[in-house]
Amino acid sequence: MRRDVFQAIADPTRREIINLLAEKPLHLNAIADNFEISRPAISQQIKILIACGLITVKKEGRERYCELKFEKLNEVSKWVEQYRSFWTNKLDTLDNYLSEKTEVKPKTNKK
Amino acid sequence: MRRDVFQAIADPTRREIINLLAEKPLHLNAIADNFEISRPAISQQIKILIACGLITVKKEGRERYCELKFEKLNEVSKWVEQYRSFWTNKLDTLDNYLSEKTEVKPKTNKK
DNA sequence: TAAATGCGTAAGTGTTTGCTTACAAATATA
DNA sequence: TATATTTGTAAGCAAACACTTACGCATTTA
Repeated sequence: MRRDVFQAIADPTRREIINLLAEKPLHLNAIADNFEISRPAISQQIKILIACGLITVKKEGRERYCELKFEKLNEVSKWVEQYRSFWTNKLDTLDNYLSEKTEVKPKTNKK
Repeated sequence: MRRDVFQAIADPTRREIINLLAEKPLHLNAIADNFEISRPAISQQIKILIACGLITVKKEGRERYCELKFEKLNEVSKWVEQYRSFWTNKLDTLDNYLSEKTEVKPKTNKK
């Protein structure tokens, strides 16, 4: 059974879970509340995200808090960004890219 | 049948095909030469990459040249980069990221 | 202590995936 | 024209996937 980040983010439900956890850690039922599918279904998706290292779990009483490991997404980022020069050079969207990035990472020109 | 970029890049073979085509366009047999699996298997993978817009095909005689549409990867980039600030701020791997990027895109500080 | 809550997992199911071999169509070459 | 080359696709198959219901185990609450 393959368990890498690329396979993990291929599923829309799992990407949505990631999106939820990006805001703040949530326990399993709180996550499941956002979906139509059953609680065990979410539990299984969480299991996959844990297996590939995208989230970790903290036990608190009977609740399990899921926390996103953002840095695991770096694997995807590194893979996709190696091709960036090609499409930015070709389409001249470099400016858009830089201005977009500035929003999230203002320290582009570090001293 | 879902055909989005995330699902397309989930498969290692398809990522390898993308990697090959990043260097230069290739016709189908030339691609297949790089893999152990059969030619029809590659043909089917190519079909998926076409369906989601990651490659286009140019007919030349009896050969079909596959060309990578780099910019389609922007969908993945946009999704993953929205979370970058979280992991860079947290782990202070910004420097690594920037030096890595410099390798592939030397014109970061365009005049 | 009994009931409720939060969760994991087993078992079952229909669908999708990724491959194979076999075949056919289009184009190039002898 | 006969043959070789490049490719697409159909059919079949085993494995993986994404869900469901059912159940059991901790933990908390009444």
